[in-house]
Amino acid sequence: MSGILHVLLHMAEHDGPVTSEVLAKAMSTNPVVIRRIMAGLREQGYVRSEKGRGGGWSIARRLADITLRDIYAAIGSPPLLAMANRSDNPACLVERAVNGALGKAFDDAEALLLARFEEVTLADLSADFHAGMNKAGMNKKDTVSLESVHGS
Amino acid sequence: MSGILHVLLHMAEHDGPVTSEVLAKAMSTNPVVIRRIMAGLREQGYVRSEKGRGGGWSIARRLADITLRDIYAAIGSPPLLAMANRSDNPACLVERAVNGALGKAFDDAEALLLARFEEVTLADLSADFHAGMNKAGMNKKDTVSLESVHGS
DNA sequence: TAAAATGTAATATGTAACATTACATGATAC
DNA sequence: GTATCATGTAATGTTACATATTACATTTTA
Repeated sequence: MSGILHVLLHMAEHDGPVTSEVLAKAMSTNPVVIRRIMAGLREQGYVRSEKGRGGGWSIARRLADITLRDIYAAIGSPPLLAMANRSDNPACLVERAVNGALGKAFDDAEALLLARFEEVTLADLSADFHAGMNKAGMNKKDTVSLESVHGS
Repeated sequence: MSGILHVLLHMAEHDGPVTSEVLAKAMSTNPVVIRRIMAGLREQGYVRSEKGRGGGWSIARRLADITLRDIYAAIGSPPLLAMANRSDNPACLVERAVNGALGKAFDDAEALLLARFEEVTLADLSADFHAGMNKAGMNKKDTVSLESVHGS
């Protein structure tokens, strides 16, 4: 997820489509991996792809209209918590007691995370980014190309 | 963690030491796995082991004096969240913005979980278990042996 | 038509969690 | 004192899963 947000923000900073190859270099992964992830986001309408020369990926909505929760859902709502609250043997009363206590705590933590995700849009992240850029003494002339930040 | 709590409660219900072999069957795993985990808990003083005939594992403290957080710490405080908030390239301002937003949410969720862990003792879980047993119409005569609940 | 890009299936690789084997050590019963 | 039962632990094997790669088809534009 962190990686996907990373890529999306880079796309937002870039005029025109960005190729899978360039995005892959920024995340130090393979272009095919990018295409697979983006294909899912495209189906939900968050990004768009263009083939052929001059093609690539671009964002299909306004940044303020995409929340972190949207992205989370778009990538299939993967598990947020590491310790699976397994209920191997629901007939075992000991296990039921354990599941009851842990389950509530885990559910609450998950709900907290999702609520936070809902509060934050890509526009917020973009604003944070630009604030950081000002703080670093850069201005708009300093091209924020993927290459300049992530190396060739 | 859920598995360890499971084993500890079973030990608590059992008079006298329980062997690794029996515990392993209850968790459908290998006795050596049990020994490795329990060895860690023993170093922290939560359980004790006895060798030789009639030996096995037993709980070394009162249940009310062991919180879920104690157990969590005793097993090495493994990661609670599934999505690692990776900071591959802290020089990248985009990544910093993403880490900032996600990191806060993750930290808060983690803190919530730990706080909950601290509130619950093994005695609480044991009480839940006995409550469930009453509800199921059992009484103390119904032996709560590992075998009866988990199969041979 | 050549080159550049995505689309996607099939396969490979890395790796972390878990399981197993094998053998050593200590404790108890007879 | 020896046979048996139990833990202690190192070394190794297995599985599952996420990620990466290859290969080739398709679409688009110059």
